[in-house]
This record gives sequence, C-alpha cells and structure tokens, in this order.
Amino acid sequence: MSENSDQQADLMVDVVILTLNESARLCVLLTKRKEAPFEGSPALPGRYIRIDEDVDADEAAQKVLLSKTGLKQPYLEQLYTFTGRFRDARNWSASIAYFALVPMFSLSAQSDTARGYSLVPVDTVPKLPFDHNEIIAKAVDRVRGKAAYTSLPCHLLPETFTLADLQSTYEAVLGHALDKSSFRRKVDDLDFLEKVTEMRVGKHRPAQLYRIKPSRSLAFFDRTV
Amino acid sequence: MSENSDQQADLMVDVVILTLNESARLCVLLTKRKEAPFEGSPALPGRYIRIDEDVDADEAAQKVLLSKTGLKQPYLEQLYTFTGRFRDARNWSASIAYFALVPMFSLSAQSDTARGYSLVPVDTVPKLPFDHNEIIAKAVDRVRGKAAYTSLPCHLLPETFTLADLQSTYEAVLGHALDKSSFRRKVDDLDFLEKVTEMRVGKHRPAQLYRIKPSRSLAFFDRTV
DNA sequence: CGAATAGTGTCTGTGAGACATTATCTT
DNA sequence: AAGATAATGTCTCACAGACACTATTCG
Repeated sequence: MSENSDQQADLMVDVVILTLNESARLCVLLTKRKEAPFEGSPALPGRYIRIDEDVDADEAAQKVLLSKTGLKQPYLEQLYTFTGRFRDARNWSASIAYFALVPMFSLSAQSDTARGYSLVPVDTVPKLPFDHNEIIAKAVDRVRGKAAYTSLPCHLLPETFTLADLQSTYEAVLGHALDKSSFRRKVDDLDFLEKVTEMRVGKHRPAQLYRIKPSRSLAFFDRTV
Repeated sequence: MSENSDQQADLMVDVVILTLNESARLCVLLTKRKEAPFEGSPALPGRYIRIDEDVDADEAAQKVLLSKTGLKQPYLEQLYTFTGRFRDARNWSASIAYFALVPMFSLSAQSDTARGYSLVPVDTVPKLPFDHNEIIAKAVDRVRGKAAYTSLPCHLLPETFTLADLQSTYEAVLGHALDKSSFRRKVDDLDFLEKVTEMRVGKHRPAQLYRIKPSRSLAFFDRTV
C-alpha cells in the first residue's frame, strides 16, 4: 500500500455519546464543527486517527470521549464502520463509529452550549453533515436492541439509583412503558444489582438505592431460543 | 490528513466465509496466503481497499467473496473493525471484517484444496496469522447470537430445503439440540417459509420442501422484553 | 412387516402482563 | 388524614419444552 501514498483513504473515529436529559429522554451530544467543511454546524464529535499517538481505534475513541465529557470509565462500544468515496466530498474515507453511554450530565445546559456542544433528543436530531444522521440512527437501534435483553441502560444512570429510576431509563431507551411488577421480577432474577445502605429520601416514601454489582457490569436477560 | 502521507494506516477488508460441510458442521473458508508475511499459511481471504476501484468497503468485501466462491447474492454483513499498531507487524492497520453465510459448497473437497483454500470446522481452526483467530471467533459469536432470534441460518442452506435440514442447520450453528415440535411451531409462527410444490424423495417418507418467502429474507423471532 | 424419517397432538411448568393491595413517607 | 410514591402479591393466559403418537415411504 506504499506505492501510491497520496491515494489513501482517510481514517477517523466518530463517537455517538448518549445520555438522558432532565426529562429522561435519550439524547445525543453534538459539537459545533470548528473546521471546514460545515464549519459551525453541529456534528458528532470525532477526529482523524493519529497512528503515532493512538495505539488503536478504541484508544482514539476514548480520547474523544474524554475530551468531550471528562469521563474515564464510560460504556464505550464499537458500532460500525462507515466507508466510501462519497460520504465526505473531500476524499474516500472510513469512519469507525463508536457509541458511549454516560450518566446524566451534571454540567448545566448553559456551560454545555458555552463550550460549543449541545444535547439533542435522538428523535429530534436536525440534518447533520456527512452521514452522521445515519450513524446516530444505527447507534440508537443498537442500544434499543440490546436494552431488550441486557443491563446496558444502567450505564446511563449515576453510581446509585432507585428501581423507579432504572425502569424509567429502560422506558426511555425502549420507547414504551413497562409493567412495574414484571420489571422488578426480571431485575431480581438477573441478580446484577445490590442494595446500598442509604435510601433516597424525597417528598414521599423513601426508596431503596441500588448499584450494579461490581462483577456484573453487563448482565444478560434470558433470550428465548 | 494530507500533510504526512507516508504515515498512513493500511486499510483492508477480511471476510469470514461460513458454510456447512457434509457433516453439517459450521466451517470457515481459509485461503493459502500468496504473499509475505506468512506466505503459504492459511488465513482469511481479504485484500487492501483500493479507493480508485471500490466505492465502499461493502463492495470490496463483495468482490473478495465473489472471487473466492463465485457467489453473487450471499448473506454478507459487516462484523467489526480490527485496528491497531501491532496487529500487523508491518504497519498500523485497520481491517474491516465481514462475515458471509453461503450455502453448502457444491465444489468437491479436491478442487477446493487445488485452488488453495480449505474448509475448516470453526472449533478446530489452527493458529492463524495476525488476529484472524479473533476475527473468526467474533463472527461465530455473532452468528450464534443472531441465530437464537432470527432466520439468519437459512442462508447456509440451498434454495430449497426440508424442515429437518433447517433444524439441523440451527443445531449446528447454536451448538445444541432443539425440540422438533417447538422448532416447527416457531418456524410456523414466524411465517417466513413457503412450500414448494416438489417433495424431497429419499430412502424413506418424502419430506416437504420449503424456500424463504421472497419478501422475508431475514425474519426475526420474538424476543422477550 | 419392520425400520426409518416426516409430521402432529397433548400435557405441563414457567413466566410475563395486568392489576390489586399493602407499606411508608411528607404535609 | 390525604396524597404520593415504594414495594409486593395474585391471577391468568401464552408459550416453550418434553414426549408420545400417527403417517408415509422403502426394502
């Protein structure tokens, strides 16, 4: 591949960072592009892979995530690689897309937009440059699909949470309501949560707080064969 | 990315071609490498992406598949992208891996090996160059996972087949036996097969032949939420 | 007829959904 | 006490698994 080094594909990573907003809606983080083309437009955070700095694409994606959220231990998974001559008018390019699930942002909406990024509900994403809409759609599909039979959505919650929090998170991701009793039975069967000594106190009856058992950071629901 | 064009990553596609052998075992097709490094070793079929010839990576993968099997309409799906500085000692590289499901080969074992490739059961794959063992493992995982709730394994069968064929295919992929009655109920519920007028005649009672309904080339089993 | 494969029927336990009930807090 | 949320209990229907049974071919 060295005989024609000016005829190379561009290689980059893009990261779909998903979180819940205050209304418990699933949102994607978008940055304002600082360079041409589409300077100023919102787009997915991402950058070119730097083969002298990045050991592999996972590391590059982690760095993107770290620079946007400051988080070191999020859930990060490779999603799909989008390629082709036409997805970026400048050149044949390959973007290795990742998605990340991060707990609800503690940052205020103000400082977010000040830093040039915004949280947008996944069902109201505007037209974005390149094939970024397609990338987001695929990420949401994947998370929805896995939510049906794994504990993946837990990563959208803070360290400790109530069962009601957990259920509304699943409902936000899946897009439909769940029965409380069935949901709790299933969570109980899966046995990936442990009680925390404290309770959440609020305006009404306090609720038990839980956290994910250290050993079971991604548990699988039964799947009927 | 143009300021340092001799410091680019290599970009390639590798294809895990899966099929069933005569003993109804899930097998992967391996080629003998014609170039250094590892010349003569068995390895996954693949090649560098040629940005002047391939519109996108899917097309490159299709061409690899076509050149190895002569098949034009197989099931082909992007699997995962394997990247990094160390997976190939020559350079930082990215391999966009695909997997394909193809009907049992009509080619004889003789002509296969003559052309320099071989079918190896996925549970007896020898140590391969690069990270090809890891790629195959991931492909098998993916197929197994999807087999549990989709009609994916159908693509391992010829145009028409009996329900017994279909069941043994599922059993080969999943790695365990299935109940005949339950299996047929489920297939019936899914409603992705249609009867063919002919029957398969053999040494015993003839069996009804089926084919996939044209509109339902990939059907999904129910998944319990 | 027996052997072998194709195809159908029946029973039962599990478990998800629906919904009711009890429990515990604040004001 | 009223209101709100947390947590648990009960009933039922659907369905997957187990297994038995019938059907149709060949030799």
